Amino acid sequence: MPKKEECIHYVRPVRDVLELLAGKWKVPLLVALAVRSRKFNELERLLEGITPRTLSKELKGLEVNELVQRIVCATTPVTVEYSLTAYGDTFEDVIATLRSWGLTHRARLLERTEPEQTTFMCGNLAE
Amino acid sequence: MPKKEECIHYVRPVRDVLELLAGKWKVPLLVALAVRSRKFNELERLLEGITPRTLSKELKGLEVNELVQRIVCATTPVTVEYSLTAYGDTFEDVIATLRSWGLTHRARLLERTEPEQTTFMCGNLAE
DNA sequence: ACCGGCACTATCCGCCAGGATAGTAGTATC
DNA sequence: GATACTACTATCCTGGCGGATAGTGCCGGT
Repeated sequence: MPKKEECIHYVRPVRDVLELLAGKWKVPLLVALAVRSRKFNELERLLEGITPRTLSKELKGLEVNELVQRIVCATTPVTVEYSLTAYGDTFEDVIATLRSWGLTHRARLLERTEPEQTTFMCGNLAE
Repeated sequence: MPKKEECIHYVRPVRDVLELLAGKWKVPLLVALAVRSRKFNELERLLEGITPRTLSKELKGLEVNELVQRIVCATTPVTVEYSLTAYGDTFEDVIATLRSWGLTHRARLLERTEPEQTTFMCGNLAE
């Protein structure tokens, strides 16, 4: 029978990662940067619907966690390049794990569903 | 250069899994049920701070996604046992992956930090 | 001098997850 | 008949995430 302390220690690092990925845009952002480095405006256009305010915040969060690096290029005008760090690359493996399980899960739910019923508590399967 | 459609298809299953784990209590709940099956009240006491309203909702969500099964026992009074399904067990592997990466990440951040500064954008390291 | 592009920051606001509190229904025990 | 236990449901309310909109500072082109 595990003690309360142990449970907390077990759950905490899991929550750390989930907080890292929390919000609408973290995953799209990491995926976009996994392909290649991008400028601020480029990301703004790529992730259509994101506001500069949100983009800025998300990038800063990922930077603090050392998944993303911000490099100012001495061009005229000055541009800023965002890219994954080597460490950020290791995180892509975690995302790949999530994606892999997510794919089979989606297939599983669709299999057990009549075509006309596509809305679940887990989100909209039709999306 | 990947097209927009492909990007959406890439990100969607990842978000599916994150939605599955969204909220304060899903992970503690799954961990508690991974140890053994539990009754409603038992979970209410175990996850201290959770309200019955929230517990009920979270359990229903996990049930719809077939990670958890609800079994009514014909005792007096009637009790209800919640437990992980075999499928739910496979999901524990995903949580283990998150936990593993989260542990090294936490260690990494603590390493690069003066002891007095414990609050990060990624959450509170001191917790 | 003006316009436009880049990289943001500042303010305000609406929505909703989840907390607080209370209530329901069935049974059993005192 | 009052209280207690199990397993919930119902209502109200608040904090915070993120959207909408606007503004800043710098530079280069015409």
